[in-house]
This record gives sequence, C-alpha cells and structure tokens, in this order.
Amino acid sequence: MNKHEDPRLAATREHALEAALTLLKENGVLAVTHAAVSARTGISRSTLYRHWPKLEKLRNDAFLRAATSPVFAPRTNGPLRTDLTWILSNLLTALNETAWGHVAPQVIAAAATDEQARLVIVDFMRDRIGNVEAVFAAARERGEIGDDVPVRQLIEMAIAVPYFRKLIAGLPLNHEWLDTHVDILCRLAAEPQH
Amino acid sequence: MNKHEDPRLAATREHALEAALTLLKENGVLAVTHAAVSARTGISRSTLYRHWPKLEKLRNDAFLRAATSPVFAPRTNGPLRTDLTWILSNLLTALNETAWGHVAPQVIAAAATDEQARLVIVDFMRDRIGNVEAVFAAARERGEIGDDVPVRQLIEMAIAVPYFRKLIAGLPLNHEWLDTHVDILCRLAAEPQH
DNA sequence: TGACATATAGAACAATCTGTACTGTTACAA
DNA sequence: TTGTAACAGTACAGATTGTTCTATATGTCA
Repeated sequence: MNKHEDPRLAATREHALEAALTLLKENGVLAVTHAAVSARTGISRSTLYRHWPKLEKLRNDAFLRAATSPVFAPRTNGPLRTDLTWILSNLLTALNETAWGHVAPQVIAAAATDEQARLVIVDFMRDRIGNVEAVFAAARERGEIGDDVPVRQLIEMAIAVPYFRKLIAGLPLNHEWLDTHVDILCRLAAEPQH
Repeated sequence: MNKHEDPRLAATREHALEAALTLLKENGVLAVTHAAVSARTGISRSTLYRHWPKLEKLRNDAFLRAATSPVFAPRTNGPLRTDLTWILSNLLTALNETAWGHVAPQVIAAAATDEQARLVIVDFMRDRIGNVEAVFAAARERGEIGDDVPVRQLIEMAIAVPYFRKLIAGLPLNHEWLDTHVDILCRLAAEPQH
C-alpha cells in the first residue's frame, strides 16, 4: 500500500534526522528542536512540524538513529578468551567511536519519563547481550566452562563495567583495560564453584 | 564575616531547593525553572532570580541536594562477605530509596556538557568507592585475600553492576540479587591467580 | 504530455516563557 | 527607632513554540 512513497518525504526525513543527530551529539537533547534543525538544513520549520508534530518524536527518532550502529556477529570458534575479546572490543568501539557513546546518557535520562527512549536502550542492549550470550553458550558447548557457572551474571558483568566506565564514571575504555577485564571474566568462567 | 546572615536568605534557599528537588524527581531537569519553583513555593519569581541569576546554578544545586544521602561508615571486622554485603546494601538503598536513584540519570546526562554536574557524580562516587576500598583493604590486612588479587577491578565491578542494573538496564536491585553478586566478588577475591 | 495531488517554503500570528527592571512593602539588625 | 536589604508584585522586551494560511515546486498517474 505504501508502494510509491513520495521521494521528497524520505529525503526530507533523512536530511532532517542527520542534522538532528549532529545537534544531539554536539549540544545535547535540548538543542534538538524544529527551529535548530531548520536552521541547519534549510528545511522550513513548517515542513518539520509536518513530519514531526511532536518534538518528543523528533528527538526519539534522533535517539534511534544514534543507537543504530553496526552489530558484528559474534565469533564462537573459541577459545573463550579470544571470542570475548572480539565481541567486547566491538562494544568498546560502539561506545567510543559511534554516536551512541555521546548520546546514550541523554537517552538514559529521557528514559525516566519516556517509554520510547527506554525501548531504544533495550533494543541496543539486546543485540549486545545476545552476542555475549552466544559466546558463552559456545564455550559451554565446547566444555570450556562448567554447568554451574552463573553465566547470566558473567554476561551482565561483561557489559556493565564498560558502560559504567564510559557513561557514569567517565573513565577510559581502551584495549589495555579490556585485557584485564577479559582476564577476570575468564577466571570466573573457568574455575569451579567453590 | 558571614556571622549574621539574614535568616530569610537561608529560609528561602531551603524552601526553594526542596521544591526544586521534588520537581527534579517528578518531572525531570526541564521542569526545574524559576517559574515552576515559584508556583510550587509561593516565593516570587523575582526573588528566585535574586538567589539564582543563572538557571544552570539552580539546577546544579538541586542535583547536589539529590546526591547528598547519608553515607554509612564501612564495617571492616570481617569476614569479607559480611562487610561487602553491608556496604553494598547501603549502595542499594541509596539507589533504590533516595532521590539519587531518580535523579542520577539526569545528572549523568547533564555532565556531558556541565562540569559542575560531573563533580556531583564524582563526589557521590568517591565516598562509595572509598568504602568498598576500605573493606577490601581490611580483608587483605587479615590475609583473606592474596596480594595478587586485582582489587581495583573488584571494586569497580562491585559498584558498576548495581549502577548498570538500576540506571541503564532498568533491572531490579534487591537482596536476592545482591547475595549472588557478593558471591562472585568473594570468589574472585578468594581464589589465587591461575 | 497535461492535470491533479501533495510536499514544501515562507509569512503571519497568538501564546508562552525567560530574563530584567522597577516599584512599594516587610522583616531584620544595629 | 532607623537604615538596610530581602521580598512580592508588576510591567516589559525578546526569544521560542506551535499553528494556520497562501503560493510555489515537485512528484504521480492517466
């Protein structure tokens, strides 16, 4: 039914969202307004209101765009340390070098009052968690880790610490640090419950 | 020199900040404005501008008030598991039952562009991290943990996961979960490096 | 191609919010 | 009691937001 959408709609939408994302990264959520996007793109304000009658929707679409960074498929050939390093260094890249690292705090704050914003976070995290899950599942399959290892908690730790360092504590996320992080995770996976 | 401050100053300030904190918790940073505080308190708008000529300052003061929850001194008698449980359950309380749990995401988002906001976070965290540090230091003193255990990383994990669950993932923080969390931390502290 | 539909630009507008200035009044301190 | 300063209240300019309208440009379809 939506077979022949007017290409102008898509073009305007793309152009506007690109500008909105830039504003979001550089000046925060508050800077994302119809007026600001208009000034940056030349798209008239009335047209922007046509596309996004509600400002909240415009901002959420900008959030969404920030959250869509390429998700690399996990490697599950083993050994666990190698696979973990690979998948977590992807997370590091997403946090360090894509828009998400800049924007996530804003989305998290918005999520307090806005259900859509929370969904953006959940979606982003689902992929990442799924990947780490796959890595551990494969390791268990190979017999690298025992049945009694609390895998869910390991996954949470694997992801929580980088998020904490980047978004909350403002600490660096580099590969030296990642090595030590993976070390700890592997120790927990390898050693038997007391 | 500030011996005899006009009591009206302190009274107005207190009253206004209390209202600002409520607005912050219930409706987010954006809701904290001179006008809104005025409406809620009856303090005239012009008086509020007298106290906080810059809106940013008013909001930061509200942040600061949200971050000041009582910090309990750590218990360091041992064993490690008991001490960790005590100090981390304090953190859980702070995140679950004080204003900080509601407000922290907003402060984190503000910290991206506002140095004062970042300081609020750092200050809050310094106390918590210091407490966990003390617990581990005492355990090491008692010989419960070896010299080669990477204590700094354990501290980070101890704190990062609750923060992640509460602020980012939106997962519950209760005592059942805390037990399993302390379990893992104790295992890491107890077992020798490979 | 020509006719129609609609996306857009631009202007105008009311409503709201923000920050400032100025008034008179009230409360505190000496 | 008197002087100082904190306060309430009003007024106002400027900026921002959301809406509505018209005219133009650009696609779509017969």
